[in-house]
This record gives sequence, structure tokens and C-alpha cells, in this order.
Amino acid sequence: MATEKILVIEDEEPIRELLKLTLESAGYSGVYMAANGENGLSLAQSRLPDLILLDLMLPGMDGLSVCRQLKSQEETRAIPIIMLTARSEESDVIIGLELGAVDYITKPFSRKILIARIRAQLRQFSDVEESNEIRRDGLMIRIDQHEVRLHGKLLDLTPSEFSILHMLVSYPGRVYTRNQIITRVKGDGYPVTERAIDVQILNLRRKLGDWAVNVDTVRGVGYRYKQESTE
Amino acid sequence: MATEKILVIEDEEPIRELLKLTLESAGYSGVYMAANGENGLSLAQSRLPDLILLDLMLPGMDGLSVCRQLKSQEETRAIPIIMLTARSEESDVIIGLELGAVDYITKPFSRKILIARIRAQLRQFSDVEESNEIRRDGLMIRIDQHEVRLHGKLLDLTPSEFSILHMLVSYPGRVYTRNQIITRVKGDGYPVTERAIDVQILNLRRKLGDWAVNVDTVRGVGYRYKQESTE
DNA sequence: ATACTACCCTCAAAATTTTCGTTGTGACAT
DNA sequence: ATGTCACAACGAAAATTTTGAGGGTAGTAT
Repeated sequence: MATEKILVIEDEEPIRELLKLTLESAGYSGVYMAANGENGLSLAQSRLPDLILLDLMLPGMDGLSVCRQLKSQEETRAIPIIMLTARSEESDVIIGLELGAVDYITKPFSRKILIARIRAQLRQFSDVEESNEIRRDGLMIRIDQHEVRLHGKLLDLTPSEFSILHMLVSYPGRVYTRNQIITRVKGDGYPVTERAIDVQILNLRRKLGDWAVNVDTVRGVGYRYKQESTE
Repeated sequence: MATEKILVIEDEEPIRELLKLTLESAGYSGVYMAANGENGLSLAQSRLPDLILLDLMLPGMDGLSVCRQLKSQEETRAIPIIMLTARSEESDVIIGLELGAVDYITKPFSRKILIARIRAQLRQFSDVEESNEIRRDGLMIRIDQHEVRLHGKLLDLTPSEFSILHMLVSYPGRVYTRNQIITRVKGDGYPVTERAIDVQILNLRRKLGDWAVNVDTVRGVGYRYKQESTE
């Protein structure tokens, strides 16, 4: 039985119920519900959930504002946020990701996808951070040596390729926009076309060979490391 | 009459006296003295001086540790530190700069240089920060446009050249090591030779033409923007 | 189904950055 | 003064990154 607490912020009653049932049947016992941004924020602060499902289209304070608030406060900053969004709100998705949300799901969604995405995010916390080594499906990254091995064989990556791969692989399932990648790799405000990232990804995929299947293109949004679609 | 508070941390009695007299005769009325690192730290915290002169060679807690402490605390982090050092302690100087000290003076020093360096640092606070424009001797930098004009004429700088110039010009008199430049321009841990910075500086000087006289090489240490030597 | 549109992929040229080998220069000791 | 050493300047080639254009493709509308 999963013990993680999940907060759902969603105004539409039927969807809220659907989410609640889906989550509970997936074994999550600590599910909190909020029907608007204000309640969502205060619940987030009082319950400190392990994950937040946030509808972007809310009455009153909209989802992006809620996201911004959550990210601006120390206690809630680290909580992963998955956005729920209509197909048409793609530009909001990008803004949300750049604010720090980790993923998004478009409505209507299948229960399987919903659960898979949530699991992917919660799984994070087991093996996170600050180690000098990351291993993923036969790929090994030694961070301070700037060294990548695939099935033991050393890959010859350029500095940018290394950074991008490291960024993607650090948070499986998290989508990064091209702008986030540029900011991370070249610094903020670096004057550069988004196409440059495509090319870096292209070359990276070539060097990764078969393993490149783990680098997903998220159309209209950016790139991510391995979100097995389960679709 | 200068009203800035200056804290001197220096163990040798005669030098301490010399510094006190020099500073006071230069018009600085708020001069505090400490003979060791511990006292220095506590004075720094209680008086919050506008500038600290820090001898690197101290009994007990050494100067670099004091520097590290000062930089690790919110209240004192922003106080500019000028290190006092014997000619032979060059590697300590580099460490100090990378910890965040802004300048250093080798002993023995002339009073004129001492005062000039101190003035240069304190002057900072008048015109600091967060504007989108920096002007210095006919050079104008528009930060968010990534645009540099020399006597009105637009210079064609590469992104790295721009960053380096911006970095240097932001703090007149502050010495930056090649490593600091690499970290700022390419990000931390970027695998690159220090020689690469020489070349960037070389090309920058070419594009700057006559104005390049303002870009000083500090032998054995790094580069800085215009410290009129007064020597 | 077909067309349309927006977006991604790809390639090769152009721009930038880095490396490396030499040469120049300052600081210091002889 | 001269030699020596360490470091900076410089040039040219190599490596990397970026651009820009064209072709392909997924997703949507017709």
C-alpha cells in the first residue's frame, strides 16, 4: 500500500471524483482534494503532500499562479507538480514547466497514464541526488568526471551533450523545454535559437545508438528521458 | 569626510597601527581593529562594516577561514574584502578571490595604493547594480540586449566575449581568476583549459581597440577592469 | 481518406570556442 | 647585466556549437 500523500486541485466536480477514485484504487490512501487555488495552496502548506495534481484552468486564482506560489515558498518548493490541462492550453504547459512543474497530462486522460506518471514522479525520491553517479538502463554517468559509459563503453560526448544528457537523465519522466535546456547549459539570457537544441539532441541520439529510444521528443513542448507511454 | 566603516583584521601591531593611521588620515572615521580572526568575525557581525581589510596570515584561525566564514553568512556576505598578503602567498590570493574576496594588496604596500584600492571598492556602492545599462569611459553595455557600444559604435562581440566583458566591467578593480571566468561563462565544472580564457581576452582586446588599456592582466592571478595603478 | 499546419529532424555551412605549440615578457636570482 | 623561470600573448588548426533551409511527420480539420 502506497503511503504517499497526493493533493488534487481541480474545480470540476466529476473530474475531481474520478481522480479521487482512480488514486484510491491505485492504493494511494492520503488523497486531499481542493476545488480552487486558494484552498489548494493552504492545503499544500498544511499537509505538505508528496505530489500535487494541479488543474491549470481554475476559477479565481488560476493554476499557473498557484504553481508560482508553490514554487516561491521554501516548504512547498520541492513538491513535484503535475499539471492537468486541456489539449489547447499548450503554451500554459510550457510556462508551467518553466516555473518548475515536472510534468503535465492532457485531459481527457486514461487512468493508466495518470497512474504511470504519478508513479514515475514519486519513484524519484528513492534514488535522488547528490551522488556522483547516475545509472539508468546500462548507462552510467560519472558527474564530476564528465564521463558517460554505455554498457561499460566510454562515450565521447561534447560538453553540451553531456550537460543535456545529465539534465534529462537526472529526472526520469520530467519534461524540459528547449528554453530550460538552453538556460541550464549556456546560462540565462544566452542568445541562441531553439533549433540549436534539436541538433544537440540529434547528435546525442546518434552517439547513444539504441539507447536513444529513451530520449523522447514531446511534441510542441520539449524533451524528456524515458516516459514509457503505457498507452 | 568619508563615513564608511572599515574593519581591519591584522595581527601585527605595527602594521595595524600604520593601517589605522593611514585610513584615518584619508578621512575614514569609522575604523575598527581586530588582532585575530575570531575578533574580526564578531566585529564584522556586530558592526557590519562597509569594507574589510583582511590579513591572510593570522595566528589561530587563518585569513582564508575568516573569509569563508564571512561569505557563508547572509549578513556579511556582501561586504567587500580586500586581502593583505605577503608576496609569496599568491596561491592563497587565488583561493581568496575564488571565495569571493574582491581584491588583494601585497605587503609591503604604499599608502597611496591602499587608499586607491579602498576607494575603488567603496565607490562601487554608489552606482551599483540591477540597471540594464553600464557606462564606463565611453563604453556602454546594454545587458539584456547583449549589446556593447564603444563611443556609440556597436561592437560585434561573441556571447562569451560579451559575458567576460560584462563580468569585468561590473566591478571595476575587482580581480577575477581564469577559473572564476570559466565558471561564470560556461558553468561550474565545465571542462576547459585556462588558456581558452587568454584567447577570449585577446580577441576582446582586439575588438576593444584603444579601450583595451582598461583591461588589465594581473600576472599570476587573472584579469581585471581598470585599476589605475597610482603607483 | 485527404489536406493542412505546425513542428521536428537533418544536413552542411558558418560562427564560435578551444587546444596546442611558440614566442614574448616580467620578476627574480645570480 | 644576464640567465632562468613562470606565465601571458599570439597564431593557426581542431573541435564544438549554431544557423538556416528543406524535407518529413504527427495531429487536426475538412
